[in-house]
Amino acid sequence: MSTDFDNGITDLNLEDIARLSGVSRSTVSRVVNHHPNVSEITRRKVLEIIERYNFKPHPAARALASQRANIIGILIPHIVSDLFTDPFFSILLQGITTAANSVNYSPVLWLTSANVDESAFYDQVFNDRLADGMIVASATVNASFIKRLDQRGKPYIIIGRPFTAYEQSSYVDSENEQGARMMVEHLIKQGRRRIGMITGRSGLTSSHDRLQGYISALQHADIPIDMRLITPAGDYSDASGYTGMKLLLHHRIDAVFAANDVMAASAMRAIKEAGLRIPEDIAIGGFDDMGIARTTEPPLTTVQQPITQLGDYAVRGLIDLLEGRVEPPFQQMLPVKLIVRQST
Amino acid sequence: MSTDFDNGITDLNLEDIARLSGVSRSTVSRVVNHHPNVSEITRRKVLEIIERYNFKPHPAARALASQRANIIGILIPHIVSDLFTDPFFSILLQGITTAANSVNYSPVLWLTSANVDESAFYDQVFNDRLADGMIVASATVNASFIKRLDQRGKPYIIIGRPFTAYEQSSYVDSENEQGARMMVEHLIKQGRRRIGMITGRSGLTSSHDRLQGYISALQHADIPIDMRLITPAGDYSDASGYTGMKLLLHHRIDAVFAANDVMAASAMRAIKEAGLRIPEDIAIGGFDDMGIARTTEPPLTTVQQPITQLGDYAVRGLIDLLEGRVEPPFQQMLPVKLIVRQST
DNA sequence: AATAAGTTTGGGAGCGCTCCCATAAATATT
DNA sequence: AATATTTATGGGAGCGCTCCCAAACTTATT
Repeated sequence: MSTDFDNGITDLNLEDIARLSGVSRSTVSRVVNHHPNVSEITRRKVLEIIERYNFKPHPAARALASQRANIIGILIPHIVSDLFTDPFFSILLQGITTAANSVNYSPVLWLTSANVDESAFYDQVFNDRLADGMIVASATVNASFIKRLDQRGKPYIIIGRPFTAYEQSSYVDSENEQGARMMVEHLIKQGRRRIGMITGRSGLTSSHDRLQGYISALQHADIPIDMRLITPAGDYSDASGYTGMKLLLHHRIDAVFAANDVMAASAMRAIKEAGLRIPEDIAIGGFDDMGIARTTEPPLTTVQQPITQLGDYAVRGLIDLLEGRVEPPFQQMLPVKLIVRQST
Repeated sequence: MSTDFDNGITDLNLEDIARLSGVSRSTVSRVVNHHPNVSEITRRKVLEIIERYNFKPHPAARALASQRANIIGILIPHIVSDLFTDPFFSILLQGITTAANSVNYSPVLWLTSANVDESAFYDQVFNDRLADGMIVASATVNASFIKRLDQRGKPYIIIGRPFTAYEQSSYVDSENEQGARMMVEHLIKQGRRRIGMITGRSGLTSSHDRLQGYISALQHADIPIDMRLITPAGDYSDASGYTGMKLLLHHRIDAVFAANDVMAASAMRAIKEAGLRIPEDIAIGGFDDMGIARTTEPPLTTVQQPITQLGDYAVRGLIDLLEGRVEPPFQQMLPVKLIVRQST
């Protein structure tokens, strides 16, 4: 028992606090865990000692006794480059960690790395006994992935609706299709007819859904789908937005919808380099509404997606699952919003 | 004890494995922890059972008994925007988590968030009892920060040499000053004389050191320092590189050194928009050598910094500290390398 | 006033490991 | 062959909590 109680954490335990406040270990435990049935006088007395010594219960002891570690795993099973070129994951990570902290959970991070054996990595992830539950960011997950997640026997939530078995799995996602449709409908309303699309990384439901929204908006407006106006190789990266736009410029288009803001910004560069004006010659819309959308020239019309909230809902949903307040599957779609700026 | 031992983790414990392999709990523990003094026959027998049932020791129990959780905290005390515009932190995070995984440590993440009370956040961080040690990414740390880190009573390593008290603190850092000097010397050798600099975020030793390298290279070449050629408000962001370059274009310069690649890339945009050629009219150098440096037009000459290794050394250093193999302060400077491409 | 019901408190057992010490078995030394 | 030394194994105690049950104390009910 350290005497240095002015600052830092001490190595006191429940028993010490109990002795110091003249009650039993059990009572201190009740106070710490906000259990009812502790008299107000006792509670205050104990709380005072706890505060004075800055006592925090030992997490490992608590985890062992309660079989709950208050730890959530965050798995970002994404290829490296995406993580770096698209701020989406950084913002998401921020949202998740903040939400976790606010409910006293610690987030442990799993990131794949290019030069590491993938199967060994996933063995590590799926055999992990530390985390009470898992948040899987990005739905490149397939059936066998979900199977292993299930076998782990602990709750999980996927950010982004998975393609397979999504009826049974828990996820939070943005209304990607609806957002894309809103954007393209907006372009149509502005009188645009030859509207191109720069797609996101294939294999992600977000890409799929945004493309779907684009298609359905055109169909509703009786504009025929021209496959040449849909770039095949977009992947949400800066580079793919630029080269995608270069390709689209070969066909005379009057508008383009990029599946995220990063690609929209680099597409704008390509448009300008071709000597065309935005929005006069080509209108352009993005998706995400991240910081970059406000600094482009002109500012970018985009679909606002609540990335931070995605993390927030994932954490809250996971903990509800963990504490048995809800039954899986937990599924939540978050609304998106069209933000009209000067690029359309 | 679950019978589902074909896949997933089971809820077996040491005692169960001991019974199944006909030895005692202690012996299994020795096998699991690679202790000597276990006969080869016994070891194999136990290992076979462990594998068959895919047994993993319960981390909380282990942590409680050994008082070591095998968890390291990663603190990124950075304002939000930086984290998103500069891939540096993403790459670093990747390096840290990969290194941690490889030595069976779990990284828990602490990220500050704009809309969260900062002092409450740091109270949480510094009172954390879970992590055995801490890696602090980015040296915006000041004396009081380091004091609280010390009071926590557990090892820590700072990534980036701190300004204050750096003689006593443990850190890993890149040779920023030397790298910057190499770059500017290279520009001088190419015959450039009016060399501008777009600085990094003030308050970071990396910015300070890179500026210092720029100054010392000029001084060694007897080129007077012109304060007008040093942008005051760079902060490593895309936007600040662009506006910084716009300012520098008012003075006739023949080269510019940007404190990171992100700013160099946006500075290149500004140069092109002004109708100037790279490198004929203005040569430009960056710092970091991230992916972007290879995709700019022309490809960017830059100083390669081993970001992933920074994380790697931090983890290894921290664990050496943790296991008492080295005494603090642990200090390590990593070499950088000039990569000449076509922008100079 | 006697009993019933509710509230507050304490103590034991147990979570699944590690680590120490004692003992048993194998090997070396005289 | 008897003893000393090394190597291998088992069991107890303990890490710091939670959770259950029993006991003590209050308050309500008749």
